[in-house]
Amino acid sequence: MPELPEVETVARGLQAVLPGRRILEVRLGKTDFIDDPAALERELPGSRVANVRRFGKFLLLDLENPNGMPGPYSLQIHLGMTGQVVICPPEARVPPHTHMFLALDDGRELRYTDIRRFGRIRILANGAREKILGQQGLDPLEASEDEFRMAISSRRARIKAVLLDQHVVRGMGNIYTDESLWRARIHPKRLGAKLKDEDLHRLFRAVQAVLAEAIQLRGSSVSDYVDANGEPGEFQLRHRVYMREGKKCFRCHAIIRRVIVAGRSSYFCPRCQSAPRQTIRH
DNA sequence: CTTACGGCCTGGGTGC
DNA sequence: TGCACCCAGGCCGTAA
Repeated sequence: MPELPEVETVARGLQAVLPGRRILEVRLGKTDFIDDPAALERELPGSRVANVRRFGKFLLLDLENPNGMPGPYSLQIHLGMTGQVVICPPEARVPPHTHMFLALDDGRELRYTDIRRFGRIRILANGAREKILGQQGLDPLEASEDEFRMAISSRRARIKAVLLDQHVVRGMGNIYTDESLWRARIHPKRLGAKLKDEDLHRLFRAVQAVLAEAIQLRGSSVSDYVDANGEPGEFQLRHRVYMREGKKCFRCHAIIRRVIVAGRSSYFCPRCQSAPRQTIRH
Protein backbone atom coordinates (compact mmCIF):
# COMPACT_ATOMS: atom_id res chain seq x y z
CA MET A 1 0.00 0.00 0.00
CA PRO A 2 1.52 3.23 -1.09
CA GLU A 3 2.72 5.37 1.79
CA LEU A 4 5.49 7.98 1.87
CA PRO A 5 8.37 5.71 0.74
CA GLU A 6 6.37 4.17 -2.09
CA VAL A 7 5.10 7.53 -3.36
CA GLU A 8 8.63 8.93 -3.09
CA THR A 9 9.94 6.04 -5.17
CA VAL A 10 7.29 6.53 -7.84
CA ALA A 11 7.92 10.29 -7.87
CA ARG A 12 11.67 9.78 -8.38
CA GLY A 13 11.01 7.34 -11.20
CA LEU A 14 8.71 9.82 -12.92
CA GLN A 15 11.03 12.75 -12.27
CA ALA A 16 13.73 10.90 -14.20
CA VAL A 17 11.69 10.79 -17.40
CA LEU A 18 8.79 13.25 -17.34
CA PRO A 19 10.20 16.79 -17.04
CA GLY A 20 10.06 18.47 -20.44
CA ARG A 21 7.57 15.96 -21.81
CA ARG A 22 4.35 17.25 -23.31
CA ILE A 23 1.02 15.51 -22.87
CA LEU A 24 -0.62 14.99 -26.25
CA GLU A 25 -3.80 13.13 -25.44
CA VAL A 26 -5.92 11.94 -22.50
CA ARG A 27 -8.04 8.80 -22.40
CA LEU A 28 -10.12 7.90 -19.37
CA GLY A 29 -11.85 4.71 -18.25
CA LYS A 30 -13.94 4.76 -15.10
CA THR A 31 -13.92 8.25 -13.63
CA ASP A 32 -15.70 7.93 -10.26
CA PHE A 33 -12.38 8.54 -8.48
CA ILE A 34 -11.55 11.63 -10.54
CA ASP A 35 -12.82 14.92 -9.13
CA ASP A 36 -13.53 16.62 -12.46
CA PRO A 37 -12.83 14.36 -15.46
CA ALA A 38 -13.78 17.10 -17.93
CA ALA A 39 -11.11 19.34 -16.44
CA LEU A 40 -8.47 16.69 -17.15
CA GLU A 41 -9.61 16.33 -20.75
CA ARG A 42 -9.67 20.10 -21.12
CA GLU A 43 -6.42 21.09 -19.38
CA LEU A 44 -3.98 18.22 -19.86
CA PRO A 45 -3.58 18.00 -23.66
CA GLY A 46 -0.85 20.42 -24.71
CA SER A 47 0.53 20.85 -21.20
CA ARG A 48 4.17 20.22 -20.38
CA VAL A 49 5.46 18.49 -17.25
CA ALA A 50 7.85 20.85 -15.47
CA ASN A 51 8.51 18.78 -12.38
CA VAL A 52 7.36 15.71 -10.44
CA ARG A 53 7.35 15.65 -6.65
CA ARG A 54 5.84 13.94 -3.62
CA PHE A 55 3.84 15.85 -1.04
CA GLY A 56 2.78 13.56 1.79
CA LYS A 57 1.12 10.69 -0.07
CA PHE A 58 0.28 12.93 -3.02
CA LEU A 59 2.09 12.59 -6.30
CA LEU A 60 2.24 16.02 -7.95
CA LEU A 61 2.96 16.60 -11.62
CA ASP A 62 3.63 20.32 -11.91
CA LEU A 63 2.39 21.46 -15.32
CA GLU A 64 2.68 24.42 -17.66
CA ASN A 65 0.42 25.22 -20.57
CA PRO A 66 0.83 28.56 -22.31
CA ASN A 67 -2.34 27.99 -24.31
CA GLY A 68 -4.46 26.60 -21.49
CA MET A 69 -4.81 27.35 -17.82
CA PRO A 70 -2.84 30.47 -16.89
CA GLY A 71 -0.09 30.05 -14.34
CA PRO A 72 1.34 26.82 -13.00
CA TYR A 73 -0.97 24.04 -11.94
CA SER A 74 -0.59 20.42 -10.92
CA LEU A 75 -2.05 17.04 -11.60
CA GLN A 76 -2.53 15.52 -8.17
CA ILE A 77 -2.54 11.72 -7.95
CA HIS A 78 -3.26 9.85 -4.72
CA LEU A 79 -2.57 6.14 -5.14
CA GLY A 80 -5.00 5.08 -2.41
CA MET A 81 -4.53 1.38 -1.68
CA THR A 82 -3.87 -0.14 -5.07
CA GLY A 83 -3.00 2.71 -7.41
CA GLN A 84 -0.09 2.32 -9.84
CA VAL A 85 1.48 4.90 -12.16
CA VAL A 86 3.64 3.36 -14.85
CA ILE A 87 5.44 4.73 -17.91
CA CYS A 88 5.43 2.25 -20.77
CA PRO A 89 5.25 1.93 -24.53
CA PRO A 90 1.67 2.13 -25.83
CA GLU A 91 1.83 -1.41 -27.18
CA ALA A 92 2.49 -2.83 -23.70
CA ARG A 93 -0.25 -5.09 -22.38
CA VAL A 94 -2.93 -3.05 -20.61
CA PRO A 95 -3.60 -4.46 -17.13
CA PRO A 96 -7.21 -4.66 -15.94
CA HIS A 97 -8.51 -1.61 -14.02
CA THR A 98 -6.38 0.86 -15.97
CA HIS A 99 -8.42 4.05 -16.02
CA MET A 100 -6.18 6.87 -17.23
CA PHE A 101 -3.85 7.00 -20.23
CA LEU A 102 -1.72 10.06 -20.96
CA ALA A 103 -0.04 9.94 -24.38
CA LEU A 104 3.38 11.63 -24.20
CA ASP A 105 5.34 13.40 -26.94
CA ASP A 106 8.16 10.84 -26.77
CA GLY A 107 5.80 8.14 -27.96
CA ARG A 108 5.34 6.58 -24.54
CA GLU A 109 2.35 6.50 -22.25
CA LEU A 110 1.69 7.28 -18.61
CA ARG A 111 -0.92 4.88 -17.25
CA TYR A 112 -2.87 4.88 -14.01
CA THR A 113 -4.13 1.50 -12.83
CA ASP A 114 -6.16 1.10 -9.63
CA ILE A 115 -7.96 -2.13 -8.77
CA ARG A 116 -10.01 -0.79 -5.86
CA ARG A 117 -10.23 2.82 -7.03
CA PHE A 118 -9.44 4.14 -3.56
CA GLY A 119 -7.09 6.53 -5.28
CA ARG A 120 -7.98 10.03 -6.32
CA ILE A 121 -6.98 12.25 -9.21
CA ARG A 122 -7.63 15.93 -9.69
CA ILE A 123 -6.21 19.10 -11.13
CA LEU A 124 -5.01 21.61 -8.60
CA ALA A 125 -5.06 25.11 -10.00
CA ASN A 126 -2.65 27.59 -8.58
CA GLY A 127 -4.77 29.09 -5.80
CA ALA A 128 -6.43 25.89 -4.67
CA ARG A 129 -3.14 24.04 -4.81
CA GLU A 130 -1.52 25.98 -1.97
CA LYS A 131 -4.70 25.76 0.09
CA ILE A 132 -4.99 21.98 -0.28
CA LEU A 133 -1.32 21.37 0.38
CA GLY A 134 -1.35 23.78 3.31
CA GLN A 135 -3.91 21.60 5.09
CA GLN A 136 -1.41 18.76 5.29
CA GLY A 137 0.70 18.15 8.37
CA LEU A 138 4.47 18.27 8.56
CA ASP A 139 6.75 16.13 6.46
CA PRO A 140 8.40 13.69 8.88
CA LEU A 141 11.68 13.74 6.94
CA GLU A 142 11.89 17.54 6.81
CA ALA A 143 10.54 18.44 10.24
CA SER A 144 12.78 19.26 13.17
CA GLU A 145 12.46 17.21 16.33
CA ASP A 146 10.88 20.17 18.11
CA GLU A 147 8.24 20.58 15.40
CA PHE A 148 7.52 16.86 15.53
CA ARG A 149 7.22 16.83 19.32
CA MET A 150 4.88 19.81 19.35
CA ALA A 151 2.64 18.34 16.65
CA ILE A 152 2.29 15.04 18.51
CA SER A 153 2.09 16.19 22.11
CA SER A 154 -0.85 18.52 21.44
CA ARG A 155 -3.00 15.50 20.50
CA ARG A 156 -5.08 13.51 22.93
CA ALA A 157 -5.86 10.74 20.45
CA ARG A 158 -3.98 7.46 20.48
CA ILE A 159 -0.52 7.72 18.97
CA LYS A 160 -1.42 5.29 16.20
CA ALA A 161 -4.31 7.54 15.11
CA VAL A 162 -2.16 10.65 15.46
CA LEU A 163 0.55 9.27 13.16
CA LEU A 164 -2.06 8.18 10.63
CA ASP A 165 -3.68 11.64 10.58
CA GLN A 166 -2.34 13.36 7.47
CA HIS A 167 -3.17 16.75 8.98
CA VAL A 168 -0.63 16.12 11.73
CA VAL A 169 2.13 14.24 9.93
CA ARG A 170 1.90 13.70 6.19
CA GLY A 171 2.84 10.43 4.56
CA MET A 172 2.55 7.75 7.23
CA GLY A 173 0.22 4.77 6.71
CA ASN A 174 -0.47 1.55 8.55
CA ILE A 175 2.81 -0.19 7.74
CA TYR A 176 5.19 2.60 8.71
CA THR A 177 3.30 3.62 11.85
CA ASP A 178 3.51 0.07 13.19
CA GLU A 179 7.14 -0.32 12.20
CA SER A 180 8.06 3.03 13.76
CA LEU A 181 6.15 2.39 17.01
CA TRP A 182 7.81 -1.00 17.36
CA ARG A 183 11.26 0.49 16.81
CA ALA A 184 10.53 3.24 19.35
CA ARG A 185 9.00 0.71 21.78
CA ILE A 186 5.73 2.63 22.06
CA HIS A 187 2.36 0.92 22.36
CA PRO A 188 -0.09 2.02 19.62
CA LYS A 189 -2.82 2.79 22.18
CA ARG A 190 -0.81 5.28 24.17
CA LEU A 191 -2.10 8.83 23.90
CA GLY A 192 -0.08 11.39 21.96
CA ALA A 193 -0.30 13.98 24.74
CA LYS A 194 0.90 11.47 27.34
CA LEU A 195 4.15 10.60 25.62
CA LYS A 196 7.25 11.65 27.52
CA ASP A 197 10.03 13.69 25.90
CA GLU A 198 12.21 10.60 25.68
CA ASP A 199 9.37 8.68 24.00
CA LEU A 200 8.96 11.45 21.44
CA HIS A 201 12.70 11.55 20.87
CA ARG A 202 12.81 7.81 20.15
CA LEU A 203 9.69 8.03 18.00
CA PHE A 204 11.09 10.88 15.91
CA ARG A 205 14.32 8.98 15.31
CA ALA A 206 12.41 5.76 14.57
CA VAL A 207 10.08 7.40 12.06
CA GLN A 208 12.96 9.02 10.19
CA ALA A 209 15.05 5.84 10.18
CA VAL A 210 12.21 3.59 9.05
CA LEU A 211 11.15 5.93 6.25
CA ALA A 212 14.72 6.50 5.07
CA GLU A 213 15.47 2.76 4.96
CA ALA A 214 12.21 2.06 3.18
CA ILE A 215 13.01 4.68 0.53
CA GLN A 216 16.45 3.11 0.06
CA LEU A 217 14.78 -0.25 -0.57
CA ARG A 218 12.25 1.38 -2.91
CA GLY A 219 9.24 0.83 -0.68
CA SER A 220 7.22 -2.16 0.51
CA SER A 221 5.39 -4.39 -1.94
CA VAL A 222 2.80 -6.32 0.02
CA SER A 223 -0.10 -6.31 -2.41
CA ASP A 224 -0.08 -4.29 -5.61
CA TYR A 225 2.61 -1.67 -5.21
CA VAL A 226 5.10 -1.21 -8.04
CA ASP A 227 7.26 1.78 -8.99
CA ALA A 228 7.09 3.83 -12.20
CA ASN A 229 8.97 1.09 -14.04
CA GLY A 230 6.62 -1.62 -12.80
CA GLU A 231 9.20 -2.99 -10.35
CA PRO A 232 8.31 -4.02 -6.76
CA GLY A 233 10.12 -2.70 -3.68
CA GLU A 234 11.97 -4.72 -1.07
CA PHE A 235 11.28 -3.16 2.32
CA GLN A 236 8.60 -5.78 3.03
CA LEU A 237 11.54 -8.12 3.72
CA ARG A 238 12.57 -5.84 6.58
CA HIS A 239 9.20 -5.53 8.32
CA ARG A 240 9.61 -6.24 12.03
CA VAL A 241 5.96 -6.36 13.10
CA TYR A 242 3.60 -5.59 10.25
CA MET A 243 1.60 -8.73 9.35
CA ARG A 244 3.64 -10.81 11.83
CA GLU A 245 0.88 -11.73 14.28
CA GLY A 246 1.78 -14.92 16.18
CA LYS A 247 5.45 -14.76 15.15
CA LYS A 248 8.36 -13.97 17.46
CA CYS A 249 9.52 -10.44 18.14
CA PHE A 250 12.91 -9.87 16.47
CA ARG A 251 14.10 -8.12 19.66
CA CYS A 252 12.77 -10.13 22.59
CA HIS A 253 11.12 -13.22 21.05
CA ALA A 254 7.73 -12.53 22.64
CA ILE A 255 4.77 -13.30 20.39
CA ILE A 256 3.67 -10.41 18.18
CA ARG A 257 0.03 -9.47 18.70
CA ARG A 258 -2.60 -7.65 16.65
CA VAL A 259 -5.21 -5.23 17.97
CA ILE A 260 -7.55 -2.82 16.24
CA VAL A 261 -6.57 0.80 16.88
CA ALA A 262 -8.08 3.70 14.95
CA GLY A 263 -10.03 1.10 12.99
CA ARG A 264 -6.83 -0.46 11.67
CA SER A 265 -4.98 -3.69 12.36
CA SER A 266 -2.08 -2.76 14.57
CA TYR A 267 0.81 -5.13 15.15
CA PHE A 268 2.99 -4.77 18.22
CA CYS A 269 5.18 -6.64 20.66
CA PRO A 270 3.42 -6.91 24.05
CA ARG A 271 6.76 -7.07 25.86
CA CYS A 272 8.73 -4.32 24.08
CA GLN A 273 5.76 -1.99 23.74
CA SER A 274 4.05 -1.90 27.11
CA ALA A 275 0.38 -0.99 27.21
CA PRO A 276 -0.75 2.32 28.72
CA ARG A 277 -2.18 2.12 32.23
CA GLN A 278 -4.97 4.58 31.61
CA THR A 279 -8.31 3.26 30.44
CA ILE A 280 -9.47 4.48 27.08
CA ARG A 281 -12.75 6.37 27.47
CA HIS A 282 -15.69 5.46 25.24
C1' DC B 1 -12.29 22.80 17.75
C1' DT B 2 -11.34 17.47 18.47
C1' DT B 3 -12.09 12.52 17.99
C1' DA B 4 -14.63 8.33 16.31
C1' DC B 5 -16.68 5.56 12.90
C1' DG B 6 -19.13 3.69 8.62
C1' DG B 7 -18.71 3.09 3.81
C1' DC B 8 -16.45 3.00 -0.44
C1' DC B 9 -13.97 -0.91 -3.74
C1' DT B 10 -11.96 -5.53 -5.52
C1' DG B 11 -9.36 -9.75 -5.07
C1' DG B 12 -7.49 -13.21 -2.25
C1' DG B 13 -8.06 -16.27 1.37
C1' DT B 14 -10.98 -19.33 4.23
C1' DG B 15 -14.46 -22.56 5.47
C1' DC B 16 -18.09 -25.53 4.27
C1' DT C 1 -15.24 -27.75 -7.52
C1' DG C 2 -18.00 -23.93 -6.14
C1' DC C 3 -19.68 -20.34 -3.47
C1' DA C 4 -20.70 -17.24 0.37
C1' DC C 5 -18.32 -14.62 3.39
C1' DC C 6 -14.76 -11.64 5.38
C1' DC C 7 -10.87 -8.82 5.37
C1' DA C 8 -7.24 -5.52 3.71
C1' DG C 9 -7.05 0.21 4.57
C1' DG C 10 -6.72 5.71 3.02
C1' DC C 11 -9.82 9.02 3.30
C1' DC C 12 -14.14 11.50 3.34
C1' DG C 13 -18.55 12.64 5.24
C1' DT C 14 -21.13 12.64 9.24
C1' DA C 15 -21.97 12.50 14.11
C1' DA C 16 -20.99 13.33 18.85
